[in-house]
Amino acid sequence: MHERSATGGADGGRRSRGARTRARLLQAATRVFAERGLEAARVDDIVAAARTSHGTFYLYFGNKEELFAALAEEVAAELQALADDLPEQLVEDRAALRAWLARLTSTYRTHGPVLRAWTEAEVHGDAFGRLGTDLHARFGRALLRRLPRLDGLDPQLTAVALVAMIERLNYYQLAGHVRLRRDVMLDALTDVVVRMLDSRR
Amino acid sequence: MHERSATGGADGGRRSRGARTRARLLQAATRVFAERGLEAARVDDIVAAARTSHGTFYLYFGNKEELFAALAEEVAAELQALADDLPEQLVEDRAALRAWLARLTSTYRTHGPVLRAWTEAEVHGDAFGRLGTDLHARFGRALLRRLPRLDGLDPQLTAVALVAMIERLNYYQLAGHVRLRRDVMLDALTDVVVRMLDSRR
Amino acid sequence: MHERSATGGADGGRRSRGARTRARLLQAATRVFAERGLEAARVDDIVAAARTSHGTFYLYFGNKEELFAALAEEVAAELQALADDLPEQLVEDRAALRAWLARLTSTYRTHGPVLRAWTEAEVHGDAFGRLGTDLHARFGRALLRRLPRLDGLDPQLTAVALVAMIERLNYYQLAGHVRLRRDVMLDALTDVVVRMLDSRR
Amino acid sequence: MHERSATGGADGGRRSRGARTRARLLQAATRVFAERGLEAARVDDIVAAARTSHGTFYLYFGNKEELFAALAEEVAAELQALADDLPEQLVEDRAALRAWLARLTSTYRTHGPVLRAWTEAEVHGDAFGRLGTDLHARFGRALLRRLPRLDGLDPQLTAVALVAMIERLNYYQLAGHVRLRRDVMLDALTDVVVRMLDSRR
DNA sequence: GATGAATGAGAATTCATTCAT
DNA sequence: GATGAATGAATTCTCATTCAT
Repeated sequence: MHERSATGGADGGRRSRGARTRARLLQAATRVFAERGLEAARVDDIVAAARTSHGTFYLYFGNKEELFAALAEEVAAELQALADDLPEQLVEDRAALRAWLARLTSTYRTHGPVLRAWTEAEVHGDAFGRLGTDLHARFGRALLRRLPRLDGLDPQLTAVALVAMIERLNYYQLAGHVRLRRDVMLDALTDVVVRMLDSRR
Repeated sequence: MHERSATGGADGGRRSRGARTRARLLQAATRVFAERGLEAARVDDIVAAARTSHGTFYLYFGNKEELFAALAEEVAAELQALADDLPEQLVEDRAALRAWLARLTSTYRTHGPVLRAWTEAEVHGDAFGRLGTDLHARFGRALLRRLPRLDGLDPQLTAVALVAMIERLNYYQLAGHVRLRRDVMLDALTDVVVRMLDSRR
Repeated sequence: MHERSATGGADGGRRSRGARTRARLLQAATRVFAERGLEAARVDDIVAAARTSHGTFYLYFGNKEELFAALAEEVAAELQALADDLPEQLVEDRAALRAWLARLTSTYRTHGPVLRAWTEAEVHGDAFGRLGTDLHARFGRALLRRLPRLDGLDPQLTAVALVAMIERLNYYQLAGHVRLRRDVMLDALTDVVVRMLDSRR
Repeated sequence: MHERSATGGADGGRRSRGARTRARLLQAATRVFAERGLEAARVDDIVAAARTSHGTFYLYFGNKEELFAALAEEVAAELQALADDLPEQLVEDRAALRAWLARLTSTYRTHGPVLRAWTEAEVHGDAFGRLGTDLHARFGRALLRRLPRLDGLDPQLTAVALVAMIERLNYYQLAGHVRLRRDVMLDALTDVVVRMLDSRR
């Protein structure tokens, strides 16, 4: 099917008409998912937002889920790259840890609508649920590998707990449940992670 | 409307016919929500599971959401009581903290299906979203009040982060994303909380 | 079935319990028909207004229509008696004509709710439609018999037209489409009828 | 929404597919309302009569009432134009009056089904009730303006009474309560109106 | 006589998806 | 490539009527 990049917009209208239509649909869907949520979003809303027609929608995507998959996979790729880039030294290099958390936060902010919709899918327990679980696991494993010897702490659970905390805090921020200044949150989060992992204290 | 108690289950069939039917619907809905999720659950599924009719359903609940509200409010009450019972001394009295975490975990396990559906509603951003946010805030405030002086840690964020961690970990356990033995998880979680809050170290 | 008078209330509680319940249902139905209309009135509304139960309703009436029939027949009887009492001399005895019109107006006012519901049934074209048409015809024939020789006017149509006018004007008054003082309306209506029929002018 | 003209019928199939479908629905609804009445008519009946589907119905109309509104407004426009065209000289120019009554009768005949349904709506007291009352008032005012000085007759009531008579007589004819030859009815009606208004007699 | 819980056949409405143009 | 009218299965909700107590 149509697998050209849908959002890499730097080719200023050079893409074929089809590619542009597809991209317009993806962008529109992002907006609609953000406003209505995944389940409540109607194909009708999406094609209206994209100023195109039902027929066109099905020209590019087999159904709503398939469109969402295209969106989600982009974000997943970004998050996986992020997981792999977790600094080797978490405690020793606070600056690197903070920078990494900043990247993560940016990603959450940029892809907020998709991530929120994803959380919804996750609850439904379908394909995206699994994708989400995999991502979590990947984050957990990346963290686990960098974890210093922790006197008495179960490393697996610690990793999971940290991921949960980081991920949820970003999610709350995204959903508007908490409203913290970006730098305050980053400082504090860095503190918390370091505090938990620094066995020298 | 018919608002008799639906769960006071210890009266073995003594309740009036109506009360029993209502309770049957609540139980059936719990099962269906667990299996299908809140959004995907059909009134049809619920009445089939309760071995009753559509008409009867609407005799007791205005719609699916209202039924879920009845379910959710029970759980909310329990969780709020729990928030209020958080031990005064978190670091000094490990045993009390662990016991409290155990209670929380039990609640999560007992009301798993409802909580999972709740998370779903939360994403949709409707009334339960707010109820959930309130609950979170309550947990956060309770924790904040018990927090020892933390050298350099932002207390508010620490509280939120801890709640996020505890809550999510329980949720993961519930959703099957992680599978940890109950006592291992409790020990580890206690460790993590104490470690974060213990300023004597 | 139960054919005792339902509204002749002067026997102060002497009626059997059943008769009282039946009367309560009839009164309640009158109120509900007035508020909601015939079609929109629910058995539920009626039994609520009568402070009784669904089961009881069907103890006394086979269905909603049957109850309405009981109500309508009382009014029909009154209107038929009225038709038969039309004064012999319409033009010569203005006072008698005015008195008769006053009786008709009173009847409309007293049985307003039922008559309004009746008009509704009439449109639906069911049994009451026929009953209503019969009544109209009876009024028309009564009028026709008293009509003086009218130079050049078709007597049948004149009678029908007069009935239509009288009936409609009362209906408008009832429905609130026009709001005229009772005596003004009676005087004017008397004038109009006399003017139309007085061939001496 | 789809608001293209639905009745401009002289373009024999030139209209777009949508416009034709919409027109088919309107025609079908007219038939169904005539047969079953407004309240009893089912969307199902209408789409069956129009040989289309439920989905299509809701593509063009929000619901049954909205469809009826479209129908009723056409007729209302015609009746309002008629009210405005009432001849200036009612008594002096019998021929003009008769012609006007003929037009009114034709309108009633042409739009019979809609008018009958309208009467039903009027009883229910909803939006069409008001529209109908307005129309009546308009007829009344038009008549009032043309009314000659009437020795002793209340002009307002006379106008209302005449409108009631004319309107009802046409309605009876339509509903089949009376069955008069068209020219006989027109002659008689003209006679009655002139007789009532002619002060020279 | 009276009750009110239970029923289930309908009715309205929505929305993903198809397909002729 | 694009369109948008048409579809109909799926779903929610209502309400007259029955019936066990």
